[in-house]
Amino acid sequence: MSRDGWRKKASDEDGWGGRGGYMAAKVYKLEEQFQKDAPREKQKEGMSSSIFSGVAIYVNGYTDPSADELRRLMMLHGGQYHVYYSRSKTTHIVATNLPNSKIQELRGEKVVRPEWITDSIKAGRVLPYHQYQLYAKQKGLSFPSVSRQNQEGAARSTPLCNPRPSCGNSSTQIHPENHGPVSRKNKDFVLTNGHDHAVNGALKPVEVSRLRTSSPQGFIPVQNSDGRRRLEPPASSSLQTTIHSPNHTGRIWMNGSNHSAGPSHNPSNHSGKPTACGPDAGIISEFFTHSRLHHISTWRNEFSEYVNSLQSRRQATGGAVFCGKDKLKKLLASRVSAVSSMPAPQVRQSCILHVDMDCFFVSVGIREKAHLKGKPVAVTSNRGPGRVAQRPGANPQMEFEYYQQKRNQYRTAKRDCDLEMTPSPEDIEIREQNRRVDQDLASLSMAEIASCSYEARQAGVRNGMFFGQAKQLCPELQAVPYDFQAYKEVATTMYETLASYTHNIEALSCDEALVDATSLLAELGAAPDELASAIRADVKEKTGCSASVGMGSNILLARMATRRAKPEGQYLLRPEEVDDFIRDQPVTSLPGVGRSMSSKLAALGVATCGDLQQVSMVRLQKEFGPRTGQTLFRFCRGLDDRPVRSEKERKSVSAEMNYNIRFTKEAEKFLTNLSMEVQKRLQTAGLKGRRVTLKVMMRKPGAPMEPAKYGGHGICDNVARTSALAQPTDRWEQIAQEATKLFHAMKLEVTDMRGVGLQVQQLEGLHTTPQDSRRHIRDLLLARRQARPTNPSQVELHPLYYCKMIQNDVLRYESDMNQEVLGRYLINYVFSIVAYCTCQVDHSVLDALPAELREQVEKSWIRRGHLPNDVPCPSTPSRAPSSLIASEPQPAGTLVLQIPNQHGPMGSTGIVLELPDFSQPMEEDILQVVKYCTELVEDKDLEKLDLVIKYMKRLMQQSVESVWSMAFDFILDNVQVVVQQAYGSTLKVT
DNA sequence: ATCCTCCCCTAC
DNA sequence: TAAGGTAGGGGAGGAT
Repeated sequence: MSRDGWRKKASDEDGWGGRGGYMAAKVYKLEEQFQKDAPREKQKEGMSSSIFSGVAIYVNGYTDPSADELRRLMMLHGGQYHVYYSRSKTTHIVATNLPNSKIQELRGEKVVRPEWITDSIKAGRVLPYHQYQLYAKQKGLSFPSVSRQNQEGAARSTPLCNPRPSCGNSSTQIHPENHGPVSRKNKDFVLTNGHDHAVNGALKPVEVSRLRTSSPQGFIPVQNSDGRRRLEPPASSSLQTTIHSPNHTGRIWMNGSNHSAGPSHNPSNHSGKPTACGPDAGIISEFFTHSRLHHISTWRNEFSEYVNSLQSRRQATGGAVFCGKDKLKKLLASRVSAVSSMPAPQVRQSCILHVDMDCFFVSVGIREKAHLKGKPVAVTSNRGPGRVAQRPGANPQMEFEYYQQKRNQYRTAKRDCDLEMTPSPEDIEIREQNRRVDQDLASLSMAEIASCSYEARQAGVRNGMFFGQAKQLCPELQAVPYDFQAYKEVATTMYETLASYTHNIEALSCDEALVDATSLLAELGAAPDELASAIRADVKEKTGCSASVGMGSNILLARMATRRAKPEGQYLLRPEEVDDFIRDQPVTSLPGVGRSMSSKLAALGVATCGDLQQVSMVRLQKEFGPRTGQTLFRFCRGLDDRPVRSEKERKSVSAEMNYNIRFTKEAEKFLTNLSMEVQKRLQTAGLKGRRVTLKVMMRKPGAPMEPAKYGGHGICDNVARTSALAQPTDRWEQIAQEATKLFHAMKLEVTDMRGVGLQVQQLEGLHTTPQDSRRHIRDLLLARRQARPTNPSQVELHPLYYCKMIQNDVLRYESDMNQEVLGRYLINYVFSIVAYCTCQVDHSVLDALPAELREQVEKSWIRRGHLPNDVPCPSTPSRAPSSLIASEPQPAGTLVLQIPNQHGPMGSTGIVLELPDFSQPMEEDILQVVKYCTELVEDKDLEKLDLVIKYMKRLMQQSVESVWSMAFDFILDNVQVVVQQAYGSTLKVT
């Protein structure tokens, strides 16, 4: 049916299979032709660029402009055109109308509309592709945004809260009661046709405070007894209601670790009374309360959630108030009337703002300390003179040398950082050089500087530096203590300020955010600088702290512009400046280029982006891998098509502590307490996970017993182990049990432990979403497959359910053979399931099958009974044979099913059913249905489509399992998109 | 090839 | 004293 390149490549009997064969030669030839033609085209045209350098497109199907024209455009502008799709080489697929059935073949690929190319050329640079995506995020199941709203609205038991940004002096706040856990989002599936602007919603602001700051996540500003403001979480949340803390009458911390609530916090929720809140429970929370890194991470999460909630709220309520925007609009209007001429509407190109607070912790810390302004200041936990007593057992020199060597590992020939390594003469020299300074350093404070003022930076002080060392560089350096609550308040205000302009925000950290201002500027007819000024003035006024803003046509450029903007400034990096600007930038200024990569690059003689531009893509990919290589290639030219992501999905939840870990034997207890911490975080996020990873830092053999830094972990090796759970959990008991098992399996010397971490992955939401449902089913199947004595009633629902569907379907098979696809899907599914459950298959399942099928199954059992066990089925069934359907010539894991009275392509041969890969059975089968429906639309057979939809609706929505209802929603939404495209309106489903 | 798993690296 | 957390991206290499 389809003759597309990737389809061809996907199957094997089509001439693509033989690599290096005819097709390969042809592809090569075509590419060569393209490269040859390109310069000629460029010359002919006279107007060209290289904006598409690093971009290779493949055009699928009919497009406007035509594939030929797109090919010509790519030639003119430095890109590549692939006549055949190559998963590894093609960077973008261009299509106007993509059948949904292809979604599954396009995982992770960028599929864009042709306007991406034409608009980019108009703009003179590559625009972010996300606005042109045919479907956003083609990974896995994709859901139209509309459907998400519906699902979320329906699934939510509590009303959605309305986060109104604080505007001017009047503060608004969320009803505490309304604050439920922000439910987990489905994967993005947004038909991103530019940015839609929300209409004003009829939401009633709730006045709860006169204070300037309201807060995300329902934190309420309250007055402390000492008169200081702080943020408190709301009184109720379904997840936290059982956390009792005597220190807080009736109030529950959203994030206990954020606050010095004392050791009494007990995360054991519905799991009964605490059994393990021994001394290290206190140690853990004590540590987290004081850890800046912990806070930074937590806040990043919270602000991401806040931005997520802006999205879902707008969707749920249909509108939002943008008072910052309105204010700016008025300002601009007065400006325009004064000049009495509208600014000429220009071609809009995308504009990203990177908003970054200036030395955040410091500026918050000295807001009310006038005497420290303009002075070298550092935020650190150390407040003393910067000297400490030398501790016994430590060998700082050894440590410093080790780290230095590690840093240089690529500069010299690559070698192992072995502690026992014989030092080379060069090393000895370095050692001599360092001896004196090391001895000094050892007696200096090793408290890290979290943030330092620009005055301190001038003296050479840097973030992350030890305080003692910094004090030597800059004796007048003033230490300022942490004030985590204040940071959070300021950050909250910053986010609310941004949200008062637009919701196209991506949270990068507590003090840093991206704003996609493209549509906002277009709407206001404003220049980027005007918006940046307004935002900066707002932030400064509301927080007393300054922010800098970098602007550029993509994220990369915006971030680089910020470096020039700082401090307390703004900078718009114009497209025409990019080349000159970026050439001299150090490679370390590129995102993703850190210590390791920069030293690797240094070994290649690359220090600046200009240097990096001289390295070929092939070389970079060889050196750094395909993905990283390409990214480097593009970044050093200022090219970046990452979208501003307003919605992010969390993939893991973890807690670790690599400080002050010294055990004698109580390691298990610590694991238990850490599990409780993880439980708390999981529950706060409303997530459960099915994989647990234990990470332990062990003192490296030969390293000093006592590290140079007090409480530090010193030189360590990492050890980690992961294990899968039978079902997802958010309970500390299970996490602890698993962690303890892993821990014992590691057989570690407890006294050498220097750090412990617990991570939970493969998350799913508390309210199962459709994409999670496949895991849900998988759980049931795997549970059965492992032949644990599980409760059979748990499993029965699905086979029975499918049998019912099959029964209906087989009836239709007889009357309408074109329904075969749907039928195939259903049959495929039921047999897959029955095959896996077959060990203990219940007669009721069998009985529910249509007669012919049942007969066939039984026959096959008899035949199969003679075959050795070639179906994954650990338990020996007492009565049932090992597999469902026999087919001796088929490889294991393949079932052959004869469908009676079949016509058409598969009729006489039977249907080959592959046992689904359990990572994706649900997804693919549902996509099959979508595909089938799409074909009906393409065939203009709306009558049949209508019947099928209604049929499915009846079947799926009557199920007690909400999964099915949601599966139906998904199918419907996808179909509606196609119908909309084809007919300009949608199906009415009653 | 492609997927999965186990790391390392990076960023704040 | 000091509070070296946490999440995501992606490469390497093995399983399929």
